[in-house]
Order: sequence, then structure tokens, then C-alpha cells
Amino acid sequence: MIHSRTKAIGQIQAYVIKLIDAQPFHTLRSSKRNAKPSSERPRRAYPKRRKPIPFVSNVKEVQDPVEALSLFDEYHQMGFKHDYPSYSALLYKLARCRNFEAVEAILGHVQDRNIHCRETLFIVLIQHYAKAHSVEKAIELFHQIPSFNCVRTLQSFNAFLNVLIENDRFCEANDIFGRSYKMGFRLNTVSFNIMIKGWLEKGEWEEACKVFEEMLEKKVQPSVVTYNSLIGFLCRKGELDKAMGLLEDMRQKGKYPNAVTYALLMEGMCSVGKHSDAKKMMFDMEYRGCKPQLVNFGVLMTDLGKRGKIDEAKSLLNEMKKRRFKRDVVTYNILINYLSKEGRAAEAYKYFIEMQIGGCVPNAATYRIMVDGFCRVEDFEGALKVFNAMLISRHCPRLESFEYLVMGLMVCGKLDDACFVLDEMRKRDMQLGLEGWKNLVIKACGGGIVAGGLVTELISVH
DNA sequence: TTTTCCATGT
Repeated sequence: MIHSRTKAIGQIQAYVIKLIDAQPFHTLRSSKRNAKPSSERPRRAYPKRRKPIPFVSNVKEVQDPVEALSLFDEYHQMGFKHDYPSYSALLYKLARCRNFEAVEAILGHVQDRNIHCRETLFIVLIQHYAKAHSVEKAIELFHQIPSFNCVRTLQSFNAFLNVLIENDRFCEANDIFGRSYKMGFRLNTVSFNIMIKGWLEKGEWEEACKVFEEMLEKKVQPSVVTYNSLIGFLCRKGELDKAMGLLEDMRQKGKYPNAVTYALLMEGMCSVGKHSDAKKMMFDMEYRGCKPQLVNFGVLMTDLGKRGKIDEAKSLLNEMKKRRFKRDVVTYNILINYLSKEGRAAEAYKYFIEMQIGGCVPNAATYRIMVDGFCRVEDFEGALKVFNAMLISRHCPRLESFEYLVMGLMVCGKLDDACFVLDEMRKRDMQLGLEGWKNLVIKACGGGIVAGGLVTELISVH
């Protein structure tokens, strides 16, 4: 026992020292994403081939944005003339990795060389900026579109309007909505839908209705989406009767409710405790010619999970199989999540395997739920198993799960595994905080406070 | 890849 503790302290100490030696602590967090020098990077196979791989399909394979850029350069040096498909493929890649500095540099080239761009490129970039919380950049780019010799249509206007609404810039959105005509845009259903959504997000039912009226006055046809926004709002408020009234209204106007409409109503029913009515609606919709979709099953399954009726949720999943519905990640995530929360990680893992056998690829959320689920029941071997699969599919657990996993493995005496996890964390620029290290050493030493001091000392020396 | 939706939550 004493021996293993000494060993543990030794290993942790060695690990901390290795870290400090390798790099100053403060730079660890901000170190560039493991960018290898270009000489170490594996060479692409294109130059030797008789028929070179087109740049576009080549760049799509690349993970690292820096590598994508150098590939772009290599092709250029080989005499390849980059045109719009090249530039857009590169820009999509860079934007997805949030390398906006490079995006701007490349956009500069595009402008200089007068490359003719499609509007969708700008729409995608604006959305990526917004997702990365660079709303200012998104706004700037929207205004710059004409300077790229690209015609700005209602599509980018609507995309931009939506970005403003989704990022708490309601006033600016309302402002350009009002000035749209002067800006040369004729608003369509989508524009009105976005504005209605904006008002509803603020909880302004009356104002949303005013926009709805305005829409009718201007002879812009409301769509299912318009009704869904309004119905969804009422359902969330628990005003089911009003929501059903709107359903009737849309039917009278010859508009067909879709699966989302029914899903919203079913959710509303569940939230006021009318669980069986929600279930009935699944049959009703089918009777009326609207085939249930995954969303509808999802609503019911979530409701069952929330009420702790997990076995019923399981049979619903079976029913889907019987009815030949292709079950997706979300469906499985719902079930796996509730099983995990109930401490039934082993069972959740069965579904985690089942989904993959059925050809359904787990996403970041699935892995996280699974890792956390195993940690919750202190099955750290199970967690490690999922953790490995997670790394292979290039996903990453939450920092808390990482810490918990390291700690758990330590306590089980699986020191090599704990160090492996720590190493993988470091590769992803994820660091245990001072508290984390302290807890780790304290755990390793069996609860001694002295050990905590050791870490503080080790770090403060630096 | 211009708007509505079941779960997570970087």
C-alpha cells in the first residue's frame, strides 16, 4: 500500500516536472494547436500521380487549417491556377476551424484577383462569424459583399437579419427590417418569419401578431413555419387552446401542418400533463396524412425520460424499429442520457453499441453523455473505453469529465491510464487548474494536506 | 448552408 502511494507521488511529480520542463506553464494553454513544422507533416500524394488529385477534394480531407493553407500554396507553386471552387473550399475549411485571420487574408486575395464569388459563400461566412460570437465581423462582411463584385440578394439579407436576431441585436434587426425597401429588398415570407421569431423570443406576443398582420396586409403568404413559430410560443406558455385554435386557422386557410407543428403541440400537451393526448396526436396526424417523423418520437421519448419511465422509452425505441423508422443520433442520445442519469451506464452502453451496429454515428454529445454516465457510477474502466473511442473519432470530453476520469483512475490505482488521459488533455490544450492538481496529488497520497503544498510549491517555483 | 424542431452544450 505504502509502496504504491510512493509510486503514485513519484509518477505525478515526474509528470508535473515533465510539463514544466517542456513548456512554461502560462504558455501551455495558449500554445498553437500542435502545429507541426511543415517538414514533419505527411506529404500529400498528389505530385507523383499522373492525374493529380484536384485541390478541392484534397483540401476537404485535411483536418488542420494551417495544412490546408500550405496545400493551397503548394498547388499554386506547382502552377495550378486557383479559381472560385478552390477559394471557397479553402474558406469553408478555415471558417469551420474558426481561423478567421486566415479567412480575412484569403478574402483579401479574392478581392485583389477579382475572383467572382457566389453569394452563398458570404452567407456561410457570416453564419460562422456569428457562431463564433463575432457579430461585428458578420455585420462588416454583410456590408462588404458588394465590394466583392457580388450581388447581394434577399437571401443574404435574411441570413443577416437572422444573425442579428439570434445574437441579441434586436434593435438593429428591427431597424434594417424597416429600411429594407430603401436598401432595395422586397421582404418575403422568410424575412417576416425571422422578425416574428425575434418578437416571440422577447416574449412580445402582441408585437409578433402585429408583424403577422402586416404580412397579411402586404399579401406575403404566411407559411407553415410562420404558424409553427406562433404555435410553439403558445405551447411553451401552456396556452394549448389558443394553439389549437391556430391549428384550425391554418387548416382553414389551406395550409398543411407538418411534423414540426404536431411535435410542438405534443410538447405542449406533455408540459401540461396531457401525456396520453400527446400520444394520441401521433395517430391523429398520421390519420390526417402527415407521417410522424423522428421529432415526434423524440418528444414522446423525452417526456417518458423526464417522468422516469425509461422502460417505456425503451419500448418506444423498439416500436420505431418495428415501424421501420431509421433511428438517429438524437433518438439514441435521449435514451442514453436518461439511462446514464439513472445510473444505468451499462445498459446505456448497450445502446451506444447498438446504434453503431445500426450505422448511426455517435456525436460529441453521445460520447460526453456516455463518459459522464460511466463516471457517475464510478466505472472508470468503462469511461476510459468510451474515452478512447472518443479520441479516435476526434471528439473531446468536457474538462470536468477529464478531471473526474483522471481522479477516478488514480484512485483505482490505474496510474498509467491516468497519465495517458493527462497526456491526451495536454495535447488538446486542456489543463487541470491548480485546484485540480492539488486534488490529484492529495488523492494520490491518500489525503495528505502536505501533498497539496507540494504542487503549489512546484507551480510557484516557476 | 435564408426561417420553425426532439438532446447536448463546445
